Amino acid sequence: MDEQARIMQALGGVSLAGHSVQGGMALPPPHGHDGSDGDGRKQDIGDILHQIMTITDQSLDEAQAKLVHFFNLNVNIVFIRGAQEEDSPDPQLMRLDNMLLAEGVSGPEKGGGSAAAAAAAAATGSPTDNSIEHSDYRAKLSQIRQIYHTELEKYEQACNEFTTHVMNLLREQSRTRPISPKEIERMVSIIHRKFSSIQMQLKQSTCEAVMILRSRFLDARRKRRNFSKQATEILNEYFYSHLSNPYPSEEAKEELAKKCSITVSQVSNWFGNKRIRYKKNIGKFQEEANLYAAKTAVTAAHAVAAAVRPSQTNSPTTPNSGSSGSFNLLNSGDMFMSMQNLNGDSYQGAQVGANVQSQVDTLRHVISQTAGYNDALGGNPMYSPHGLNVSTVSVK
DNA sequence: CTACATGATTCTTC
DNA sequence: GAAGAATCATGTAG
Repeated sequence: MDEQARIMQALGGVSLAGHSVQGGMALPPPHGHDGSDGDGRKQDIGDILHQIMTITDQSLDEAQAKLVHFFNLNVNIVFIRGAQEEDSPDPQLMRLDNMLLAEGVSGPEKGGGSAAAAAAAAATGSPTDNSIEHSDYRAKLSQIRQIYHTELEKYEQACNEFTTHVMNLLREQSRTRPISPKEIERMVSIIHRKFSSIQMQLKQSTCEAVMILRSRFLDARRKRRNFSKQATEILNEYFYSHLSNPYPSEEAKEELAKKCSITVSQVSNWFGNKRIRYKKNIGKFQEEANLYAAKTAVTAAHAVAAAVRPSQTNSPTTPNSGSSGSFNLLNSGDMFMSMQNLNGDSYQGAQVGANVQSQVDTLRHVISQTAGYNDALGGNPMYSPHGLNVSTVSVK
């Protein structure tokens, strides 16, 4: 504090105007700022930070201009405020450094920060394949990175120039009054401390910007989009045609994901949600179930008919077709029962079997609707899959 | 603006 | 580790 007062006196009139860091560098009146500056500064920083945060919606130029302004302001303010700020604790600086490194902002170029993006995506569990959004994210991150490095470099340069400037001044003054080398040294160290504190603010702001960018781009929850109608239809078709065992295998999930242009984990989510919501309120889904059951029943009939005939074509509505029959439901006893009951003939080909199995559920549902087999839990195949006899049904 | 739908996340249980 | 359950946060229809 004392030191700062002295340096301010010693440097009276010194400014960085003319350096690469320009504008706003002229020192305001030295007094009357101690109390108010904290708030005012916060306000300013808050404002500008907010503007920085909107970087995603802005051009690089605008964003950079704002960053530059922001950091200029900090240079100015830090000198005004003096040394009242305690020296920043090293751990904090280390934390910031580590974070910037991890985010790919500082340190070696990481191919546009893809590693950080991927890590972030993994951390939030969000899919890593929305390449469009991620490339957008990388672009923004690299903007931040660029601005950060530009400013960092500027500060280092400004710090050196400023130090030289001060030393020259002191040397000049040493003609009129005695100035010990130790005093000069102390001044220099104060200047360096000030500049490191500015750097820290730069790092902090960059961290915040990255965090916000991250949350904006990678927090899947925020980015929730309803699936396309087509995708929902495909998923529903599968769900309702496998009501007795709506647990698609990994292969089935992959296939569904491919068909719906979503990720496997999204398929898992969808089925998780669907199962629980269906179970919670079967009545509400009855209509939907009917719809899809009827829909798939037609396909089922066709497929079965086709399967009985020598010419074989897989139903397009059975994602497991052709996947060597590895579905879970192959293990379900009721399915085998169903198959045996269903035919009278023998459906033995694995693919045909898979088709028929998935369609049996659909048929069951139709039956349940038309034959009064729909008493909530008790009547739903999902919860009492073993009590159903489909042998009376003709599929043709 | 509100209520409901829906995709995602988190925590718990097995 | 997968599934269930609860919850969050956003999208959307009215």
